[in-house]
Amino acid sequence: MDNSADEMEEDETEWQNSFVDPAAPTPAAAATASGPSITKTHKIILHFDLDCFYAQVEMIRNPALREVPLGIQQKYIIVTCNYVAREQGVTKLMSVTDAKEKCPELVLVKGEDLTHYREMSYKVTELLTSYCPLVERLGFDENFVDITEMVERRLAQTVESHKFSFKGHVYNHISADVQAGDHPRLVLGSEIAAELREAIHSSLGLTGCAGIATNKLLAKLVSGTFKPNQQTTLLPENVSDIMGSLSSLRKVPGVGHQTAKRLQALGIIGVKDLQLFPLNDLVKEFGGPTAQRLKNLALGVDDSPVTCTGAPQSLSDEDSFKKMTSTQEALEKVQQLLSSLVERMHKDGRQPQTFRLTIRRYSATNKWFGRESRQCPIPNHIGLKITSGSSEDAVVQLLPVAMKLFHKMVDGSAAFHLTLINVCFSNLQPRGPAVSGKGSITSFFSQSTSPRKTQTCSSQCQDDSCQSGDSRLMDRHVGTHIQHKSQLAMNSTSSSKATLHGFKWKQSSVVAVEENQKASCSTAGLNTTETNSTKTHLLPPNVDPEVFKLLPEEIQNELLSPAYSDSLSSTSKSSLATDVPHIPKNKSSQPFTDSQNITEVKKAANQLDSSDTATAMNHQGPPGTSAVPEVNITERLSFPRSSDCEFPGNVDPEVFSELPLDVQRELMSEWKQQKPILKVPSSRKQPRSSMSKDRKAAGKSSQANSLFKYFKPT
DNA sequence: CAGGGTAGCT
DNA sequence: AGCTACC
Repeated sequence: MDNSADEMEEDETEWQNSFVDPAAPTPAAAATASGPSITKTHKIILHFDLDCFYAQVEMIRNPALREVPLGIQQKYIIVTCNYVAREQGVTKLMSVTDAKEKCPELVLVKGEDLTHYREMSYKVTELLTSYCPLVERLGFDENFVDITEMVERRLAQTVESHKFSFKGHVYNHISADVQAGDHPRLVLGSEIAAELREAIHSSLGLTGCAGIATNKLLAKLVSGTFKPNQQTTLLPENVSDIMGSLSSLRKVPGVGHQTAKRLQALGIIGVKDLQLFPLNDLVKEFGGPTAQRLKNLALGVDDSPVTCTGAPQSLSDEDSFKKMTSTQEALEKVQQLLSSLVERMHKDGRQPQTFRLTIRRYSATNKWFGRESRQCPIPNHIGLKITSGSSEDAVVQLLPVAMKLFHKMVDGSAAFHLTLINVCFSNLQPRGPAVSGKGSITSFFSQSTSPRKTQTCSSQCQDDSCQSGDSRLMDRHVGTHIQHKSQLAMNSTSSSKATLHGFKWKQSSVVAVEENQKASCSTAGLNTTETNSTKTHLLPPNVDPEVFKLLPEEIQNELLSPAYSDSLSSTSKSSLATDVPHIPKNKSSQPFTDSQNITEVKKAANQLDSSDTATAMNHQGPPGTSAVPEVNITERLSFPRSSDCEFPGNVDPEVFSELPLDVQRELMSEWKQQKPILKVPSSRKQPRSSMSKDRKAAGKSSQANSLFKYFKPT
């Protein structure tokens, strides 16, 4: 076993000749390579592709479905179907009507709720990860695994007399004609692939295909060559065969619609065209890196590493529909999407820092494509509601935030027609023990916490400990996997919902609630959220709103930026100190610095019609059409009347007013509870009663009043 | 493209 | 924030 290095050298020449790998070799098996100048990079990559994944999951849930033609339906299309249905001509992404026509017996199961698929998907990835740490997900049903190290270890243990033979198919070779001895690593790769497929089948009941090759591109391409439940190895000598077999450029992973079109414009139609196309000309159209990459892909060359996917970087929920034309419908849809998303987020355990709302508008031309989104930071107090499991509270507080974003894109006073709404949490921060020894599990997610770039997990483990301990033991044979299987079995039966797609990096169980964040939450909460132009009432006191409106947006944004208002507020504060003695010295008052008369809010909420509230009611009109000039808003925002009825600064009154009444009520009580941390001066000179009537006086608000404009509405 | 997700680059 | 890509 000591001579493994020698064997590798020989092997190296073989694969190295097979294609040009222009990129600098990765450190790969450098540790075991003995050649002085040649760094060995003979990677062995597996690609797993589960058979008709959604259909399999449904057939596991209801075994009776195994014997009937089954289609998984999302809206009006069959996203996938089992092989019984395929025999009758049903295909993926076929419309329901076409499918029923082909196969009247087709049994349909709704597949819009991805929960079960997602859970099963993560179990597969988790299982693979337990054997080999370098696993990259591609969608819900595919995984890449870099097994280079595992292969090298097995090779080192392989006895001289070992008889090499491939498991499964070998691309373009008939069965047993291959001199397997020439490709020991790929043989071992095929054995490992077979074991992993068997593990997936025995512990999860899923079948799938695998491709074994020397890079991701090739592994993926070859995995599909024998379709259900089989595996195929691609030898380096057959790379050009498989690339040449592709019917169009679009079949090359990495070449999408747009790229294909641009290539076509250059007269590049097939893979061979691209292989032969002068790189220089390609560079002119695509730029250096992309041009080289495209050419490489056409040649079957792909040096991209298998990157550990880890836990998802965002969670989203969406729904599409034929038409949505009122903000009422939108609000209800957003609420329902939020409910499930918040639940999922809670189970994940991490705390989202960013919320995004995206829409798709209908238009006769260009009906598809064209999504618009707006995002904003999530105030910490809401984030904590999510992680702590106060889901309803979280939804209630997120709803106005979402609607605010909605109205940044959709003018509620004009006609609109939406066909999709999506809600998304991102910038997911691990919560956990404040101090994490870098020792174990916690270090796993501490990496993702900081910068954000999942480590590339360069193929050869930099951290040998992670591999050696576990992998070596479970490396050898299926028998050693039994332990894992039972673990997984227990896992799947006992954990049901709580564990969900729990990786070790999931870390959700560790709940170290950091109460001290309250202080910092306030600072984080505010200023960040605003970039819109219509908020002249947010302006620093020394800026004329009329002038402001005329400024370029960049400048406007700068004026509104935290940095600017910070510096400004400190000066203002000192100058205002006498005027408004109760203003706190820090800006921590933010989330709740804005204030509003509670009776006004209540009245607006209830759409009362008393003359007293008539003016306030104007704000409920369609945004932008309000007959009430912004002074009114400013005015209201500038005069907190009563200490027990603060209106949080990040809430847009107009949005608030369109929320369901019960949500308004809930929000109000929330805010009251939060009130203790509000640092807004509670005692104004003016008794609140005068406020509602005397708008003009308020409108002429002094500098002191203007200060409140920092505590931005909307 | 459909559909309900994802991720990375710009 | 949008585009492109992947499933």
